[in-house]
Amino acid sequence: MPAPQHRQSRITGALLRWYRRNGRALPWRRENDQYRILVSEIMLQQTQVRRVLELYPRFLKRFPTFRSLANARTSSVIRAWRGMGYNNRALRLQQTARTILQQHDGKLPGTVETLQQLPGIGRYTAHALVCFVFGEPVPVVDTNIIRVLSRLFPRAISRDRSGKVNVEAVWTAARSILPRQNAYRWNQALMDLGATICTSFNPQCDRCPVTAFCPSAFRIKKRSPGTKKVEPGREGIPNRLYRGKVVEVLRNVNGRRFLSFSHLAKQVKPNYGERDKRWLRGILHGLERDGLIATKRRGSTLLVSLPE
DNA sequence: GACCCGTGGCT
DNA sequence: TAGCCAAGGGT
Repeated sequence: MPAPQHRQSRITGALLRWYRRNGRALPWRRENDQYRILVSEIMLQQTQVRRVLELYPRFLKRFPTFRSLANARTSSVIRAWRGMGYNNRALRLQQTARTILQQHDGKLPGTVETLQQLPGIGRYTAHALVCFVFGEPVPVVDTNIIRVLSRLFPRAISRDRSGKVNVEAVWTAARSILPRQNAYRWNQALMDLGATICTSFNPQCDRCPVTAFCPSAFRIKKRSPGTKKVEPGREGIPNRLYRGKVVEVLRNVNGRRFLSFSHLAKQVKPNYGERDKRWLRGILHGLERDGLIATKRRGSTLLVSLPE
């Protein structure tokens, strides 16, 4: 292992060189439009690049600006989000667009603190925007970078008894190693390495540009048993999948028409029965509370649709 | 801090 | 194949 004082610059140099030749050509890179970068960051939250590549252009064509998104019906935004998952993100993205127009003169705030007050923008996304939109040398820590840095710096980044990494230590390490002159490319390079080489399962250490500096190289243990968490659900299917199904069914209802509870129930759960009624009402109540659906009564029947 | 929030590909 | 995993955030 090289001398410690040279190790960091050797690592950054090697990874930046690798990125120059092997970085992925993603449409939101080299993008100047801050709205388009924001949309990409929201879409990429817990969502694989491949899926975003498919749906990103379609969404931008439908909503090309902050204003077009802010002025749109929420139902049309939810429809444009089809296939992305985590539909709450679509609601928060629209709300953020509205807040930016109403309170920030139509422009994205330039500080982590202010960005993080917008709905759907947390610590990671706020830092990502400050770096990727405004070009400032701030670190970024996402699931890829947690994995890469915890493998490169296992002594500085501790783990608890169950093997979970100390995320705060990752932020400190990321801030420490960040090359200020190449912050944008460095952060992108770290994420590309994590996504393509330093993967969670079966990492390709023989193709990694920083194996010589990595104490974990060729020593990644296969993940231990793991405790499968049991999600609340119905007949073994988690409730959130039913939530997604409800929204998907309503997407396919024409215009602003409502669907009756019984029609919806049969499409959401093929073997729907009277015993499921209370449960499904709970699902709908949760969706309405989140703002993902709207309901009204006509006589004794409940009518459901996407929100205005 | 634990739990919840979609979707689909991969091993 | 059943569980893991993916550019996180809100409550």
